[in-house]
Amino acid sequence: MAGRRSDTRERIQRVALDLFAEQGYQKTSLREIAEKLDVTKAALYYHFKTKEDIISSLVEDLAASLDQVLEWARAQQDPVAARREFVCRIAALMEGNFTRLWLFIHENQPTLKEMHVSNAFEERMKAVFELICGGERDPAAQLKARLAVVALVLGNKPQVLAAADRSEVALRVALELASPHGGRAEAAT
Amino acid sequence: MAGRRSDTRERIQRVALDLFAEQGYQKTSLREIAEKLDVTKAALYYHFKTKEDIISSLVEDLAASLDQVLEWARAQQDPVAARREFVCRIAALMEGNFTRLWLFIHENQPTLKEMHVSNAFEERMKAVFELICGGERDPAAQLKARLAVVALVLGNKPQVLAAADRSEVALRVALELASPHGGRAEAAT
DNA sequence: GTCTATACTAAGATAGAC
DNA sequence: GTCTATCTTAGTATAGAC
Repeated sequence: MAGRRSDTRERIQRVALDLFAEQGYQKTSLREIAEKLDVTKAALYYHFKTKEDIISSLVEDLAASLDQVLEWARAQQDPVAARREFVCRIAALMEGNFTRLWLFIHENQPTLKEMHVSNAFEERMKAVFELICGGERDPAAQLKARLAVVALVLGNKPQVLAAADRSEVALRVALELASPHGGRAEAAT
Repeated sequence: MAGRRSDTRERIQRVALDLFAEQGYQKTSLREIAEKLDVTKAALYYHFKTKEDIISSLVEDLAASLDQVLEWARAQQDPVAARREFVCRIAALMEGNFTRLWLFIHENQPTLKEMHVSNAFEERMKAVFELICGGERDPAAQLKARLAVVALVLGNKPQVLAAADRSEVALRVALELASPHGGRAEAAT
């Protein structure tokens, strides 16, 4: 088959995310990834120092995209007015190639926790939560900000939302949770 | 040290959950558990057939408790009226010994997915979601039902909610998400 | 019934040849 | 840039002591 090639790194990333999303990070062995690419385990180690490095590289890509949205949000004059659009941009980041990665991150937090890139990503997510709840100190608002992101992640999962327009439904729910008076209908003691 | 004893099974469960919650399921080796209990790996295999069996047994305990709440809910004449109390009872299940287990289940779904007990537990959770959203077919309501449970799980996590009264805050948010008109303030297109 | 000693397979990881 | 060979440790399994 094709001898030495130079796109192996990208191919590893793609195949690895396929397998990780499909059968879990731990259940996926490097041998499996290597076989699917028709190379040996050792070849993987040329491109990535460790197994965790493979997924680290993916998370880094997402973090870079997150930074762009974060940068945009910080440049807005009126943060409160921009909140809604901010949530929409986060939602847009969940569609396309990043969908499975978001879900993977959400469902494998303990795995990521031990990784170098984890702290950097967690920092960004904290910034996201802060922006969504507009820096409110109300604990309920902070919790809702996190739930807004969870809504977007879960909403994009077919097993959770069967509807074809699930991403729109998810966005609607996320926006409700993010709005200053979001879901304050009753039970206010 | 103490020779043959008969509470080893419970001690394994306790220590294992300690370590799993602390450093993740995969990062925790049986050798580690065994050393902490001052026995050999093989001793663990007398009490549990596999590593997964250890956590399966814990999930089964929780499932049994869930069944009680589910049974109570189904016995109610007016399911709609009982919804609020139902959520409170689920919340009560998250305090005490089960707190870490809930969080573990929430954060290690891919790990659990491959386990025998997983299906049984998932079934129960589906029933819980159904009861919370009152069988509504509105996708948004179904998503919110799931988010209500997530609110309870995340709300009990100190890293998420620093407030001392976090379980109350979490319950309040969960009740909002579970209420029929929960969080329907705007953005209804 | 409870546990230890021992061994097997497969995984992640490394060194060095080509 | 990739392979072969090798190492360490993990999960697993069994035989047998007490």
